[in-house]
Amino acid sequence: MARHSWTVARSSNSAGSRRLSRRFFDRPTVTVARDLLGAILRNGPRAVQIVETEAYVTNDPASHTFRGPTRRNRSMFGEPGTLYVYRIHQVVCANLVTRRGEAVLLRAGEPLTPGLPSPSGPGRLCRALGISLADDGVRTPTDPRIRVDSRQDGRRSIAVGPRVGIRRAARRPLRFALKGNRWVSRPAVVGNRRRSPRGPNRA
DNA sequence: CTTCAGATTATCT
DNA sequence: GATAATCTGAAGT
Repeated sequence: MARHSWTVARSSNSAGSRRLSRRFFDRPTVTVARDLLGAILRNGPRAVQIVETEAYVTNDPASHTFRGPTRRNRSMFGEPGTLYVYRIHQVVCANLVTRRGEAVLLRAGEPLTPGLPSPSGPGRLCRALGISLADDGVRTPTDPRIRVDSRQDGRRSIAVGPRVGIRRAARRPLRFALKGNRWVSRPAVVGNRRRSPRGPNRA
């Protein structure tokens, strides 16, 4: 290969970081969920590093698209990289669409902007970044304000475990987190967790 | 129209 | 660990 010395712009701001393209998101959802760990989510001047994600896939009873298109999940059928924002109780949560009807829930981030409120938890992440329902449908590969940039440092160890806060199909290992990161919303699953013999009420 | 459950979080014991 | 808050989307009548 040519010996050209790459003129790597070392701006202290976004050195080596590039915006994740539509192509990045147009891959299997689990792959995207893993690869998003360490990526940078920006809304204008505010930024976090993504440290925890969950995959919601086709034929997944826990997915909002399980029963087909509705008004709420419309943007989950948008092009890869589209932001799907929904409301749950008094907060909003954000997803990045991968393939048609599939998406990655952004569960936690590590603050990169000084003074940012805690982004640990899907609702808190949106609040910290100022993401609202009005941002539903934003196309992050091209949007001027909300964007996702590639990670700058190398890949780190990833913890995998069951998803959080859902009843149906919760045990599928579709939750991913940067191992040991303090901003993960709940402790990363290390091994099998012993269950109490007497479970909660069952129907 | 009515009913119901929820991809959460803060706060309590 | 358990629960109320709080309100909308979606499904049922």
